[in-house]
Amino acid sequence: METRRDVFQAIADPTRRAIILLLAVSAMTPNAIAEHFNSSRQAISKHIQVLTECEILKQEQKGREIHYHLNASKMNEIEKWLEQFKQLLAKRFDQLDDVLKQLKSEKK
Amino acid sequence: METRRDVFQAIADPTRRAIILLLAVSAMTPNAIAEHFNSSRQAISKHIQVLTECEILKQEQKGREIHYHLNASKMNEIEKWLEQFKQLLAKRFDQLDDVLKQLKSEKK
DNA sequence: CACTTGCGCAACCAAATAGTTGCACGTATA
DNA sequence: TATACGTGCAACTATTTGGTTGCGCAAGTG
Repeated sequence: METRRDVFQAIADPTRRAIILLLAVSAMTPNAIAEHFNSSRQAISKHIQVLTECEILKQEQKGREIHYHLNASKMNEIEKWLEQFKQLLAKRFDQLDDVLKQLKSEKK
Repeated sequence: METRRDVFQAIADPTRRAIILLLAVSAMTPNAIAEHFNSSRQAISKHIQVLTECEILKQEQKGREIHYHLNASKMNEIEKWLEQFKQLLAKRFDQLDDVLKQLKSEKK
């Protein structure tokens, strides 16, 4: 539970993905979040902890309540990787394009 | 090892993400893939198995070799979720916008 | 036909994960 | 001040993970 976490591991769990979507709409207290799920308060609390550890969530103490809100910028890491993936893929098709062009010119 | 897998779990592991990027460039045999890592052939083989289970990879038998290649469309699921996330976020800002507008008009 | 090569698969293992229960400790409220 | 809330945190458990070793088997090669 205290290993090096990253965003990818964070979103691996469906409950955590749901929490992220929930907090994308508005900040919430742990109890408020937990109400949206069937799991116990503590189970949700653990997920929140995981998300906080990898800085997807930030706390804000308000009296005895703690409001968790999203650090949306962290999600860029996922997008960045996805972009990298798409670039490689595109490059592959470019190369395929080259090959096809070459075949065509050889045909002449 | 045989639970219901999804793309998000698949990309949670850094080695698997690397394999995906590798195969984005070109299809490969398990041995060829393994050569790019320090892990053993079997360890990589397991990762390949995971990726195949959630249909990110597809096999193609060629003689005694098996070529694994990407089913790039599976990656859309990630993008789809990310899109959903961004939409919720945008909506939130729209609402914030509304609030600001309202404040402005009340000021008048 | 022996022999090597490429691979999957089963059995094991240590570590991590998701969840549970129970408690501690400030912050509000009667 | 006594009590009820909101929450974190520690301990314990079952399950899953990522990895290792070793085997088997089909496809090629001498």
